Amino acid sequence: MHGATHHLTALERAEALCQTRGVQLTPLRRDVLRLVLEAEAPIGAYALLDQLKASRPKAAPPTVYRALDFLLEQGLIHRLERLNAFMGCTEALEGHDHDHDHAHDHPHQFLICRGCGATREISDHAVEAAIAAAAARGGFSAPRATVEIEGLCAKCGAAKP
Amino acid sequence: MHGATHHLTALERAEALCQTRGVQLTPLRRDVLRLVLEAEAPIGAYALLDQLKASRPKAAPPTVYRALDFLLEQGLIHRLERLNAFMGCTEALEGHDHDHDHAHDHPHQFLICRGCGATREISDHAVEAAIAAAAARGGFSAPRATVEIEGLCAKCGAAKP
DNA sequence: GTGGCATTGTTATCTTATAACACTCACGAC
DNA sequence: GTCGTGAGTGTTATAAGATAACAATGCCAC
Ligand SMILES: [Zn+2]
Ligand SMILES: [Zn+2]
Ligand SMILES: [Zn+2]
Ligand SMILES: [Zn+2]
Repeated sequence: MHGATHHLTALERAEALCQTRGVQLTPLRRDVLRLVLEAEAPIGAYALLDQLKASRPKAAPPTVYRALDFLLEQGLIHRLERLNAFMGCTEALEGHDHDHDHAHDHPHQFLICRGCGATREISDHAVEAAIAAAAARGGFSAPRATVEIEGLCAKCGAAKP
Repeated sequence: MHGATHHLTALERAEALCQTRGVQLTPLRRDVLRLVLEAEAPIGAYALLDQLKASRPKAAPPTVYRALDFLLEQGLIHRLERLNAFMGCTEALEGHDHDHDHAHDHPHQFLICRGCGATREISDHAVEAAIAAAAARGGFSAPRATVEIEGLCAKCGAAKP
């Protein structure tokens, strides 16, 4: 299936990124990242832990949370606040030839389908600009925004109405 | 102090809104709403519970969560996903003469200061429009967005840089 | 080798949220 | 009257998400 090469590529990208930055994508962190990428939708820490235990019986909550913290710091994954779940960063791992330093913390938004749970990361400049303007108007500086848009994806929207 | 009349007014608005809708703002729900409004920043469910116990020793987690669920459904409060906390809805309770039906679920965004925790609700049409456009471009319909903008408020931005 | 430093293991605990069931009370049907 | 019925609340227990604290390992520099 195409997912395999897709994930391999993403993991290789992650590896390269970490080497460039002089940080270690250890086997544990790599495994957690792989599990996040293999999930079809954002996945919670304890679901990850369950799966991780298959190959690492010693895993405990701190095991997975520390790996997730690392991946978040490196911008390899994002956290979905509404879902208490995590997903891979499209920008960092499916690279559209962007500046890699940028991937550390780039403006992004999520489209979450309330029908099937499918979630997509986007990076909409108009949204980002409007938010920056609104923050400035409110006297806020150095804004970083959590934007999670919940609706029906094309597939679910066509099936239901 | 002016806070007292401010809160009284907000509670009276809530009362009127509930009567119009044929739902009950019971003493318990009213107490929880009052505590949310009295807090200077978004407040968590268990902090509310602690304060609620002062007047209602029998209160337990479901007590406060059920009241919060009601207040959320009626649009009298909002939930801040990043903080796991709640605050009063400026639009519904400090009424700018908007349509009251609108208050049930209106577009809104939050400005959260990472310095002092002060949080402000805004309703920025440009942000809302940009989000609606981005969602449509992604094939998503009926979008409702969680927008939480974290930065430094004017006070904290002036003190630190 | 010894002293840091990063990583992982291990145990315990904390915070946030919900499930499940019992009880009361108000209201209308009969 | 009394018998549902339903909304609201009380009560107990548990699920789900996250972190604190300390020990053990492995690696590299000196
Ligand atoms: Zn991303
Ligand atoms: Zn869908
Ligand atoms: Zn509001
Ligand atoms: Zn501030």
